[in-house]
Amino acid sequence: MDLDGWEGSPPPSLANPALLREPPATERGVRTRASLIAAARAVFERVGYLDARLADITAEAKCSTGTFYLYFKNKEEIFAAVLAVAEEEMRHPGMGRVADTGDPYAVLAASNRAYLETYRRNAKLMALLDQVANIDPAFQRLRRRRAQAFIDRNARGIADLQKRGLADPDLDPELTSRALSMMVSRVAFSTLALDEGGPPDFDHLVDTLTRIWANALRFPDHRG
Amino acid sequence: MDLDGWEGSPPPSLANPALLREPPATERGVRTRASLIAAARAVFERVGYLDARLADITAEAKCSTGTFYLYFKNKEEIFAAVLAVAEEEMRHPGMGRVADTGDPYAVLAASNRAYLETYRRNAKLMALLDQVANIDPAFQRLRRRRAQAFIDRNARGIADLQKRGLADPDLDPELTSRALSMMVSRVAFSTLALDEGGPPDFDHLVDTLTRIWANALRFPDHRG
Amino acid sequence: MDLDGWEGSPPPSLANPALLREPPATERGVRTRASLIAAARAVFERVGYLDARLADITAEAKCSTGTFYLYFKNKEEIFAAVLAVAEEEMRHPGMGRVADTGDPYAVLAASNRAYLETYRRNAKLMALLDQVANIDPAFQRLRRRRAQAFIDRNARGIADLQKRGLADPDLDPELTSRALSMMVSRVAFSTLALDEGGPPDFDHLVDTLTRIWANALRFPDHRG
Amino acid sequence: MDLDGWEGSPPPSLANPALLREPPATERGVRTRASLIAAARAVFERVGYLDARLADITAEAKCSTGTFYLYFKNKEEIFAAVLAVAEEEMRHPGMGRVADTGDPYAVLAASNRAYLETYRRNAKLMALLDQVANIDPAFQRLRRRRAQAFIDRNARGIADLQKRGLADPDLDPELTSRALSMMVSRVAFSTLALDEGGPPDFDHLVDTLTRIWANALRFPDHRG
DNA sequence: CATGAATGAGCATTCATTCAT
DNA sequence: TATGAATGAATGCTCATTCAT
Repeated sequence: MDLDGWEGSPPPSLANPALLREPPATERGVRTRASLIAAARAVFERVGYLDARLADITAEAKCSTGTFYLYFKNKEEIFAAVLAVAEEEMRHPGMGRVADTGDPYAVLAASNRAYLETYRRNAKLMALLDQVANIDPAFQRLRRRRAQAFIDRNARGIADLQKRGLADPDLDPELTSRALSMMVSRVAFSTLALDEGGPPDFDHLVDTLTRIWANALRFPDHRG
Repeated sequence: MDLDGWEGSPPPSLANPALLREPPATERGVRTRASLIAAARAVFERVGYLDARLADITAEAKCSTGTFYLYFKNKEEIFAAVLAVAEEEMRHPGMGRVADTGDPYAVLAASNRAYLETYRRNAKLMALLDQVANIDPAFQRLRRRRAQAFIDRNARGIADLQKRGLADPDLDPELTSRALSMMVSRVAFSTLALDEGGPPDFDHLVDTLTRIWANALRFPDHRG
Repeated sequence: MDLDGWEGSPPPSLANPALLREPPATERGVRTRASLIAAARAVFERVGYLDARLADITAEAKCSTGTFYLYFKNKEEIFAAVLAVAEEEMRHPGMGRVADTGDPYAVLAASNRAYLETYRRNAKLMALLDQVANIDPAFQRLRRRRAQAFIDRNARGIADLQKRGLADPDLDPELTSRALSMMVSRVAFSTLALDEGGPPDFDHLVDTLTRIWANALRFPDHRG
Repeated sequence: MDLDGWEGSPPPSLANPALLREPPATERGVRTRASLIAAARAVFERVGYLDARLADITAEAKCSTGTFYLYFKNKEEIFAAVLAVAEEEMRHPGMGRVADTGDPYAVLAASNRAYLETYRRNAKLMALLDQVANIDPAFQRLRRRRAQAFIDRNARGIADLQKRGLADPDLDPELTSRALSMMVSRVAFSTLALDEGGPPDFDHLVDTLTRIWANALRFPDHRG
């Protein structure tokens, strides 16, 4: 069971529209496009999606208004590009599958840790994504689809544990997966993305969420 | 333990600004103000907060632009008024305390049911509130404060159960409360507020969430 | 020669329109009207003519919007009423003619002093009048006519002195009168109406202006 | 002694804000900005500052609303720009120092003439400036500062003449300068800027004002 | 590729004035 | 007389988008 397809992460389908434009032909074009995306991310994280003006982005990227439209159709599209780039970056850092050691609790703990670490590293962007999904139906659908895939995967994991007698058989795997997955992503959002009340004790966060998952599924006692 | 101070509900402090304007002196004024609030709620629920134009609201209320400003300063203020009225309405319908029968599971089930029913009855508004809290810092702070009060209450309930040997003593009450409370409100949001995939099996929803809570806290087995 | 018809003072013709409405029939009406005028003057002096809202005035007068229109057609009209009342008040305090002692210098000094004292007592209103005359053509014409009457009177005084060999015969009486009259009213405005640089030495002001007048007309030396 | 820093002329400090926006990058931009300023001046002179709508200005300049905001923040700023351009124009036409021939009367006459000629050439604008200074505190301060500089210069001239035994030693140089300077600017305003009673005899105006100055200061007789 | 000037629809807001009670 | 709710025309300003250079 893994959590690395977190709720709200941009599905390829959203990133694609941005990729439809064939990539810039020249080296210079590639650089300009990249600088626009970097600028957009900076601006979005600074002032939020709604308050970001295209002019802010081009100013940050030190290019003219017209140039923006050479690479993107509008704010929505460049936001999708920002997400695509971020997703790319997130994939690399050993986001590989957590080794399945046979100990469900250990697997759960590892995947929760992996998810929360990724979340923490991209907290600003996560908050942003949350905001945009609430605003733009396209991103909402997107996030929904992606989250669903994630929930489905976890639901299958739960069903498997139930079959093996390792999880409470009375729980509806799909709904339980949804509930617990949302719990994790929501707590991540509230403790890691919103800067309020200083940074939490990260290990404690991972431990508690993992224990709640384990308890909720009625894992056989793993203590003592 | 109860859930009736759901995440995101408007704290009095937000409603107040709207109330600061002294209420209309005449009967007619009271009617007009009420019709504006009703119109605003309808428009907000129809097109969302961001896309709602003041002109839409006054058109819906069949009054002129100027009249709007007689009662509200701007969209934010009338939204606060909408929330205040809704809150008022929500308080009445037997939102009274769930009788504490001594059976923690029954109490939990009852309070979850009460919360989810209220949520369902005001699903559109809840979605709206979620959207606005993501947009307007004032409402975000508001929701945060209110949610925190709710989480605190539940945290105390958890600590109490732990003391009585009825809940897993290894859980951090505060963080656990936060996680499980968010789980409920988030699942409520996703299944009841967003119209996707038809209406869920409501009882099943209540049962599953309650069981997850109970399991997570390691309630003594209440079955059989 | 006297200066008591100062530049910019409202000619009766302007005050009249306000008087055209026959005065309130009841005692209560008279009081209401008076309170509106007092309120208007206070508001005008506080925020200026342009920034004064009718709502400010009715609020200050503690009456409703509708009541205003019972007594005045608009802001212009109530301003005229304010001027009329002020003029009334100014007339009383011994604004009587300066006794002509035969000594032109003494007469000049006395009339300058009288003018400047009146100005000082009503400095705020004077600044106001200046502002309004610059804005509203009706008041501009008004002020012009009044100032002209004043200038004419002084011009006749100058011509008379010339005839008696007491003033520089080469000066154009009309233009000289205009220049010196404006000088006085302008210095009064800048030193008494605009609160800048603290209150001036009033006697010094009177003396200097009088001496300039006397010198300009080449009065026979009155010193030693 | 010269008068070429007339009361109300815009100090650089006011013109600056308008100049802060970096000048247009292209030739075309420069032309558009200039046409807006010209249009603004025309509209201001036609209908006055208060009644000028930004729409009037853009219509006159044959450009869109948006274009206006490309170059100016609001009406106040474009008015400052109008003044700055006008000031620029005024500086050129031989506004050079009046040659000091050693004859104070001649110097006085020449500087009065220069001042009044400039005033006459820009009469409409002068009236405008007067109106705006009465309305907008920023311009009022501006005018005050500029006028004070002018008054100070003349005060020094007067003190100098007194020292040389050429002017009435009993006069307060500062106050006398203020009074006589205001006299000139005020007469200029009333005879040259306000279109009333046809154009005056310009030479006569210069002569009379100069003679009043000379008399007031008790210049040694220059006649005969 | 890059520029930046030009566009103009779109919206919030103010406030003098009217009028039914 | 007094009230105060209702009106709506008028206007400033923003900002995504286009296009000539």
